[in-house]
Amino acid sequence: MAGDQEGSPLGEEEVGSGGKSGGGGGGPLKKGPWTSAEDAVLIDYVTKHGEGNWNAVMKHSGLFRCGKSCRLRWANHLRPDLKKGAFTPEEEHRIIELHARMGNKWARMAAELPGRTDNEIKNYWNTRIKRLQRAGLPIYPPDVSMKALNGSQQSQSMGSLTTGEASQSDLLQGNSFEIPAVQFKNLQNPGIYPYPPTYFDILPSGSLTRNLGSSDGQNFMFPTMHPPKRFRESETFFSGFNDDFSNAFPALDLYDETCENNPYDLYDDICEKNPQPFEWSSSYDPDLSTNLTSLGGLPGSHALSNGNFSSEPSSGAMKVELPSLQYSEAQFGNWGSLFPMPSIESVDTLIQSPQTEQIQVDCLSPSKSGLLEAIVYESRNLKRKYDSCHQASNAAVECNDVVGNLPLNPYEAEWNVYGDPTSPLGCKVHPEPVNQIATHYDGKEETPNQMDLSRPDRLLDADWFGPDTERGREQATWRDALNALLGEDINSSKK
DNA sequence: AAAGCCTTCAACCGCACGAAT
DNA sequence: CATTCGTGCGGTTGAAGGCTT
Repeated sequence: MAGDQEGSPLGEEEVGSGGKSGGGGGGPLKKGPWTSAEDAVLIDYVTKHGEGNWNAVMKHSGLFRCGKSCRLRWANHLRPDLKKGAFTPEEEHRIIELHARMGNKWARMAAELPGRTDNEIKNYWNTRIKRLQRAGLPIYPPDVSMKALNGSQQSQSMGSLTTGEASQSDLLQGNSFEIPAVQFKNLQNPGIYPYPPTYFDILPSGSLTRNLGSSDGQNFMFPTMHPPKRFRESETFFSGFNDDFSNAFPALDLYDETCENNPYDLYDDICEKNPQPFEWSSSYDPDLSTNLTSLGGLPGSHALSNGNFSSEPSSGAMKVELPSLQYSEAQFGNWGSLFPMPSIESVDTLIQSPQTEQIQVDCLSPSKSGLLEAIVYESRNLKRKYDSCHQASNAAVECNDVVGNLPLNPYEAEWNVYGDPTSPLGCKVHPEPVNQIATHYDGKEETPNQMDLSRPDRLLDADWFGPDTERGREQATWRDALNALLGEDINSSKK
């Protein structure tokens, strides 16, 4: 059968003007969609000769397709072990997990999804990304973030890796996580958002608005966003995450009736009912160690600190592969809230080239040492003070004594320069010029925003900025006072 | 009903890498 | 050691079909 068709597949409906793969045999190579006749020829050939040596297919089968084309056709469509049809919710969940771990490693992901091809996964992901992007939804659901977090913490504490899992460094280098903490911006309509009031209450009233309002119309998430169309995906997306999601956002339960337990339906609903975009942003979180991550942020992720995830391979240059960031909603939120939103096309540039401005979120993420917990604890105390003050007066000015009397405020100077913090406490979003390079004592150069802010010891290390610089001195002061406060030497916690 | 827009997905392209020569 | 070849990977493109107006 296939033999009969040798030569014919090329047939009448010829050919593109030849790829560069240069046509061996005789005659131009056919391009474009495969015909069933061509498929039959290829199947017959592979059945007889097996896979591989794809360039020989053309010679021996009469198929005027280059080897690459044959391989692709076989691998993506003709292989007998291929699974056809749409991804199941389980597969979708798996893809999301895998992408969180691997980034755009489609082939590796395909290897873990039997019957699925890299092309299929890639297309699925890109489609999905576009959808989520349009809707301003996080690329990774919270539970995936949590899983990754748990995995990384576990691997860290155990000093070993879960079998088959990317190492922590892989995760970091792969820029796997880009989910900024979530916060809806529109405080005027809190009821419409699924987030618990606590996520809003923690901000001094008006401070967010103030900050966002200063961004010349770019403070909203989707300056150019059209009302999102329905998410077809929402029917399956998150299907496996509802529990986690609800845990993260208990108030979602209130909306379950209308959203049928699908938070993405809720988002959709929100978008349709209230076209005002919401915002992703990092916010001060009194329960930093839990809520932050449950909101999708990841400790150790620079996404928290930068709205970016600066890959920092320990040595050598590395191609910055930020699948998540390439499409990161952070651009709509964290960045978009304070700065002109970068175009999607420019994100790569944004990542790879020094930025003139960048948000730095001084959220210290749960760390490996106990130091951070101590800081968080202190922050909570301070936050309580602030809250009581704020509730009493609702006037930020009157809280100044609380804020101003913080035992230490390493960024006070910066806030003086850049404006009011969005929070009186530890987690503040503020722009900071990062185009200057700080040289660490070990000679490594990093911009301040590239510092691993998940390591308070590093954050507080005056040497990062040089002992003679203003910030270095500030940090030295901060460090010393923290030492006193915590009764331990921060540096002693460093390895 | 038709035109325009959008989404999906198959296929192509360029590049990288390892093996063979 | 340099070159060629085969293969794999990831990004991009364009056609087809669906959807909206």
